[in-house]
Amino acid sequence: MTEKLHTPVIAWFDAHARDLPWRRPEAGPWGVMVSEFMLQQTPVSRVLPVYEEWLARWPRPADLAKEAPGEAVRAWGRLGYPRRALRLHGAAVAITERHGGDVPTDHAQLLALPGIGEYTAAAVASFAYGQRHAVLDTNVRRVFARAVTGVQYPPNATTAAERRLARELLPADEKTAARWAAASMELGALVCTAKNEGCARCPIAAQCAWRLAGKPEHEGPPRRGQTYAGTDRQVRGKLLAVLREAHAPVPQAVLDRVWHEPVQRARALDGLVTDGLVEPLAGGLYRLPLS
DNA sequence: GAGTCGTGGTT
DNA sequence: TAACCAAGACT
Repeated sequence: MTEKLHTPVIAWFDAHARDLPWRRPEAGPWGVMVSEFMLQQTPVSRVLPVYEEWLARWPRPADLAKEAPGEAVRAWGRLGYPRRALRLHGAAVAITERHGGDVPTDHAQLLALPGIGEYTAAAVASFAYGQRHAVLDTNVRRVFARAVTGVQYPPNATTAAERRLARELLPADEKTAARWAAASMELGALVCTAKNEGCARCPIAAQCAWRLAGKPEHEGPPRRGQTYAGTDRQVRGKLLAVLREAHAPVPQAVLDRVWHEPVQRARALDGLVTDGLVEPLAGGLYRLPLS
């Protein structure tokens, strides 16, 4: 059963994989790790220019570790979820202190780094070091949901059943497993997308349980929509945008202009300080964190 | 386990 | 146009 998936998907990957900079040999484990942080909830097209900038500026973990965390936040630009920049900086510090400046090869040691969870630990171990891990991201989950389980979409949160399935489908051979991880993810990213699934281009359309069932529509509760306008997140984004552009401490009065409602504005700024994304100074001044 | 956390392109 | 979506992590 499983070989009927592995072989065509990997062959398709060999023919259609995108030439992404973090897939080139010269990227190395650090390049893979940086890309994985940036790609969390963020499209490839927006990551590409920032990735190139980061790797040119900080080619090794120790280079980033020497910087102020605020510089990482500034260089993050408008990628979104700027706590990732802080965590990546923290991971670089930990790698420099605990692992001699080299991205660890061990899954448990990767998982212990800030900003690295179940997915990213498996992804770095697999993509950078060729190890055998179930790499279960939103693309792979969708491919499995359709091809194997026969439903349009996976559950909102990753389930034990999905993890078990991913382990069962993992090729025994280490190199093949790593190839399969990248290939199944790419298939979900390019062909078996959330909307407009491209069955005509799919290498496993003939075996796809969902297609064979007549592509039944998703049942159950609507898949959570995330509103943004008017939320604290939007206010945080506006505040941080001002601080990213500034190269000197910013007075409170300048920050006050980004949002009219004072209670929400104060709550958002306080949250940024709590998260370590903003450093308050004496005299009502604010800046990106120096330490 | 449900909420929170950015941003911009696509439909 | 409002909603959906994009290689999740953390509390």
